[in-house]
Amino acid sequence: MSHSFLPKPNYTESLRYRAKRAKPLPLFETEYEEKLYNDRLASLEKIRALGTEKLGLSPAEAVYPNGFPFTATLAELRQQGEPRSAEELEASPVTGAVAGRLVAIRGGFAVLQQGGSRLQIYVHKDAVGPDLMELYKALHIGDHIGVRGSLMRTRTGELTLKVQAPEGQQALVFLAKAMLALPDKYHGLEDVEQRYRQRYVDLIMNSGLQVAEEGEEAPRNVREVFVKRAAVLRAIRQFFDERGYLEVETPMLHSILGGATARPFNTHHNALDIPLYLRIAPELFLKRLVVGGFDRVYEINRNFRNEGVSTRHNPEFTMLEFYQAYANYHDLMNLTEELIGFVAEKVNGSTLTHFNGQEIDLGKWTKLSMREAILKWWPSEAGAAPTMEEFDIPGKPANWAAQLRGAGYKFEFKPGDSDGKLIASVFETVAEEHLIQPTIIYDFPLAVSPLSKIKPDEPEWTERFEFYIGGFEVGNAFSELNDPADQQRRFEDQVREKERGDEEAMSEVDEDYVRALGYGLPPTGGEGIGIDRLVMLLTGSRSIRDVILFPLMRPQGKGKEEQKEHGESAE
RNA sequence: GGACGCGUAGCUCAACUGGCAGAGCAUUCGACUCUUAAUCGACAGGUUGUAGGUUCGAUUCCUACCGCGUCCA
Repeated sequence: MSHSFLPKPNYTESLRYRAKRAKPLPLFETEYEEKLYNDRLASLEKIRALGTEKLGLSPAEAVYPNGFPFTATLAELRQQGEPRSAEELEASPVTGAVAGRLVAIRGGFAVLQQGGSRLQIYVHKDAVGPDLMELYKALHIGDHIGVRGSLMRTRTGELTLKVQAPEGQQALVFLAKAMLALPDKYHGLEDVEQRYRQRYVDLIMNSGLQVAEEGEEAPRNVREVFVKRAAVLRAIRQFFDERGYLEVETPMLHSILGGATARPFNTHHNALDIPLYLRIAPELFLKRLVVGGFDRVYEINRNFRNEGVSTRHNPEFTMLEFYQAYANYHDLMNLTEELIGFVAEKVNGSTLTHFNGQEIDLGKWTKLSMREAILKWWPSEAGAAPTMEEFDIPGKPANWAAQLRGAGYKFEFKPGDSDGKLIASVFETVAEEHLIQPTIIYDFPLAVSPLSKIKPDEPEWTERFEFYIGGFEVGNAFSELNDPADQQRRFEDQVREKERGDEEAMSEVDEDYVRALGYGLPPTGGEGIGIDRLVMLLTGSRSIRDVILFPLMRPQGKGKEEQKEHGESAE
């Protein structure tokens, strides 16, 4: 492409015109902010003039070039130079061309940041000449540049790229302007809201590369959290691929909700004119695949639940689900321990992790039945603890609920709640917060487990377990119910619960799923694991928003009123 | 949904019991040019989240709203 198509004299005019006309960056909340932007515009103009008049560049090349042929990443160049002393670098120079973002300027010294690494560069007039020195002076923190030169060590020994190009090459190349000022270079970006809303700034500023103060804890490293998140997904895929599981993708848009109990997001398909839901779980589709003969399947994908936002809940979250034919929940317990240990080793090189001020060993597990857990953690101030036998006595769980409420525990229950439902609530109330070290809680009441197989010897209990780490639920697994008639009845029970006012219960019988079971689901174990929560544990992140790149936030500049006015579904 | 807390310059933070809204970084201009949060000098930068109220006077007290956080549901 020739650059001559660009009307040279008007280029800057057009830039300015576009800036003015379109107000291309609708971000000026104050005049001062706009002034800062205009300063950068002036700097860009200076760089353009310099490039076209002194460096022989076209206007486009001068201000927004289309690339830079770097020879090494900053990390790679660093690696080459690190083992060499000042003398060695002088005797046999290590040269290279690197690109990056300017994050500090100290006289002739500046710091480039790229790919999670930093490298100091040194620009001196004698080495680069007056024109490039002028270009250097027009740069701002935040700009992207490319530089060519050779490594040296400063007086204090810091590895530094001395900018100096071989004949015929430009030593310092302007690559892109930061038109907006970066946050304080020392304190970085602290504002939690802004860190989530403008994750790109968070990633620039909180990449663990800040100067660490002596005795201070390590600087926040948002970049590393998400690098680790990718490593978690990679490790999970490796684990299952090695065991003969097939990774599959099932629908995100469901016409019948199922596989979990939760409030959905509603949407609509125009061409078919039918209501659809964003899926709350992939479960029923994955089991259809096991019916179809994929004996081992797994899926890692998003689920959507139209519920509150908290440090442990985001409306869209990532779930791993896997199913294994001819396995039961005991097999899955072993697999779970293996999986979590494997992932921890892969990601952190250790099963030890630190979360919420606690050291957790993801390689050491304990198992308790739900009933045992209730007995174990029953609070003495709530009066006489339940006994094992009482779990079989109808009406007892309601007494326990009343006891807990009397002792000041918040405990919601409606008259008519089944004993099984109350038992599950009692468990959550008394035990959940204590489950810091990896703990498998097994055998769940039938009433809260509409998709699980009952225990052969205890018809009111199911072969189901959840595992807890750090005080919250991370995964949920069971021997899958495969009797179509029983499944039909349990769906109908759910629909009745729904009609009774339980908003989370399933609202419709998934007849096709019952039909699939009719063709024969082999005995199967299935499990779901919340990936975000697992990443929280492995990275020591206190909030789920710290492990989701763009967590859900209320849109800015729109108050509730305004949203109601313009919203499609104002209720 | 409830309780508590926070919101001050582009960023990070001050401002005593209600009494002239301040500093560092970044920006602009200048000096310096082996610096390490570079340094030195100068200039500039504010709807104290929004709207009301109390008061001679409100960043500060009160009310409502907006946004965020923590805990609970």
